[in-house]
Amino acid sequence: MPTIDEQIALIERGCVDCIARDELVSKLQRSESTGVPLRIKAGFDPTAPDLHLGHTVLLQKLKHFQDLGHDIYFLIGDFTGMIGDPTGKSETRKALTREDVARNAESYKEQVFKILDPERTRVVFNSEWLGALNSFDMIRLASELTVARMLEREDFKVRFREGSPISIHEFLYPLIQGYDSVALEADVELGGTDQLFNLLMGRDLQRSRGQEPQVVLTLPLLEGLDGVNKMSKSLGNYIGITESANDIYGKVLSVSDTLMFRYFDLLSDLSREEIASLRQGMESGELHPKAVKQQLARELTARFSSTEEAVRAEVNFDQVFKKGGVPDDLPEMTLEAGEAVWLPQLLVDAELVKSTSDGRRMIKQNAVSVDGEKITDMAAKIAPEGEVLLKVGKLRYCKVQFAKP
RNA sequence: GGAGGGGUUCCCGAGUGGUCAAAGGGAACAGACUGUAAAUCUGUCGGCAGCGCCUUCGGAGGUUCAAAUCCUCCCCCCUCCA
Repeated sequence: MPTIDEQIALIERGCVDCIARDELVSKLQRSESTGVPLRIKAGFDPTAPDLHLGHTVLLQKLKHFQDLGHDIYFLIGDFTGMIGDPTGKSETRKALTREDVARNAESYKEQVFKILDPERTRVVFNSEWLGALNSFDMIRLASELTVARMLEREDFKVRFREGSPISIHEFLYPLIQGYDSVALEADVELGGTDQLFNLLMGRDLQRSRGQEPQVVLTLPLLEGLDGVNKMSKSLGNYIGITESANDIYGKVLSVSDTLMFRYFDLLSDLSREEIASLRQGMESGELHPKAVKQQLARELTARFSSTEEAVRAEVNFDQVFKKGGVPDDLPEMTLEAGEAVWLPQLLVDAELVKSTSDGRRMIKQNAVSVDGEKITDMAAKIAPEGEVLLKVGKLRYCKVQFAKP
């Protein structure tokens, strides 16, 4: 068993905030002497569970706690999901049915256990205790804090100042999330830096209810592929952990050089020293940036598939982009053979462009090829026989088979 | 409850009767250059078998030869006062 200092070092690595470090120390000490594991809480959205690299920053940290013998409470916010997290973009969320939630939860487990140990992970739903609160309880809860306190939250402050709408129910969100900590008697809660306010709310409520307040740890938000916004499903700038090896590899390699080191810092298992030496090597010109990026791509691809698949993805990548070849897993589709097809229409049918106008534009811009031949004639027709390889731009491929009707 | 301001194409944002499929910026996409990096340059960016037609400016009606622009009703947002 590592010493408390070593444990703290592991836990703090990569964290942005660690609220009440000395409380963490005493919790760890107590756990060690009593043999009672700490209760570590982290909350997740109940919606479509496509976990991406951004989530793994947090999951890896949970794994650290797990490795130190503590229990993870993987909380699925099926109740809070109905409110909709007011953090960031507010999009109205459609209510999820019980079945949806159950299905999503299964899918979560499948993905999460790629990183966490199922034995030491408890999946819990906050509807379990929140659904039991009545209006009276809710109002009592609401009485425990003030509007001024709410407006301390950056997000609310800004929106209030700008005159953007803030719904009353949004104030309930942090409150309820905090109540989750009370219900779970959490010792530690983890979240992204944008969650700081919500996490601290848990401390407040625990204290006002006579519990020992939880320690709050925040982790950096991972930027998405655009390098600006945080990685998220809705922005489409993510790398999902269930994506194919080819996709993960390709996406990592298309990341900018600056972002690459951010990913190294937050995602790689390499030590700080190793990362620093890579950076140095690159700056001195000894290492080609692409080679460094390839190393990262290999590591991350292998983490979610296997070393062999990562190697294969690298070979495939070079084949496609260096030699202008074709990926080994290109999408296929079968269409019924009829009359000769107008190319823009065929591109629409193959879902490579969204309209024939779009298809015409692509042809005009010299972006379309059929069986490797650039097509420049917008009126081109394709004979509907055998197999045709369509390509739009660098990334969009489709192999179309024509079937006799 | 009262007074005022506002809702424009993915986003921000111009546009107050025809010259508006709607300025400008951002994002995105394509091409060149590369390392599928960055930066840069060029082009595209509602739909249609395209020099024309069709559908868009919160919603529904109306005025007009002509409406994003004017009128009526409705929905939504914001500010101030109470």
